[in-house]
Amino acid sequence: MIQIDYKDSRPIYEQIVDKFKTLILKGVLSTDEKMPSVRSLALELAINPNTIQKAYAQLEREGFIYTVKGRGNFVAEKEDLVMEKKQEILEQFRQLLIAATEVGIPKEELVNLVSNFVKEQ
Amino acid sequence: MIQIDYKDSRPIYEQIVDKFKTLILKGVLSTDEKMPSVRSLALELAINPNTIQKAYAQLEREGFIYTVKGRGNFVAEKEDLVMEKKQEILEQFRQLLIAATEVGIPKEELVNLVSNFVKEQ
DNA sequence: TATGTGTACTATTATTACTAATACACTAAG
DNA sequence: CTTAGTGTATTAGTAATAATAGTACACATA
Repeated sequence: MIQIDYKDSRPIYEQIVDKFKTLILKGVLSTDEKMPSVRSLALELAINPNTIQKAYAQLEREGFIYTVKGRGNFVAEKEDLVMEKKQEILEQFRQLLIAATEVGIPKEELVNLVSNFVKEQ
Repeated sequence: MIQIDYKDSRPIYEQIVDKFKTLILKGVLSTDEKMPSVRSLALELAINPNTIQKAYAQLEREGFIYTVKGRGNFVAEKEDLVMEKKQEILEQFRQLLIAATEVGIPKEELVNLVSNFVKEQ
């Protein structure tokens, strides 16, 4: 299911993270499906379990999977993922609005920018 | 004018960059004023000229100073700095708007967010 | 042409990131 | 309550990167 490319300069754990993100977003892995265990995947890829652990920890931080101690890792709901992403973007939006007024970009300009963008779409 | 804090864990060049940013933004150093030469400041701080060079290169990249080969480094115009910052923010704003629609945040929500923000200020 | 300036290249050192080895802790099933 | 399967924490070794320094080059101007 997962393969490491040693010609790829990116760290192993990062490759694993990206592969699983794709599998989850494409729906190849479905909600609540069990992920391969840390040990079994480590064995399969002939690498250390801690490297898998690092990848899974990141996937969990980013909301792609959830962990149940002693039971395993499972695919999270796509809906939750999208919600989380939305929250992130809205927060960035707020931060940027604050930064914009701090440098003295007039409010009208911001309003115009958004409404123009909306019209274009 | 500039002092290195060896208890500070940040790299030397970064400390120098930040000190000069503050001095420039506060107006202690005024437009077109000559910066200390790479060598003289290196001598004063008892560090390698290349470390100063690295700091100056970054200040130039960020628009705080401009360089004339063989003559020295000089303080840039504050106005230019603000303009540049504005451009950056507007670009981020555009990127964020695109990202927002990609995750399916409705346009109305974006418009509301901005107009509410404008009212609050 | 001499002196002061920035710059490029290389080497060394320090710091951080990555991976691995090992031991611990939780869960469920027999 | 023991065993097999699971995630987790701690530590150590190695690899990669960032920071700094040494040195030599190139440009500007008096």
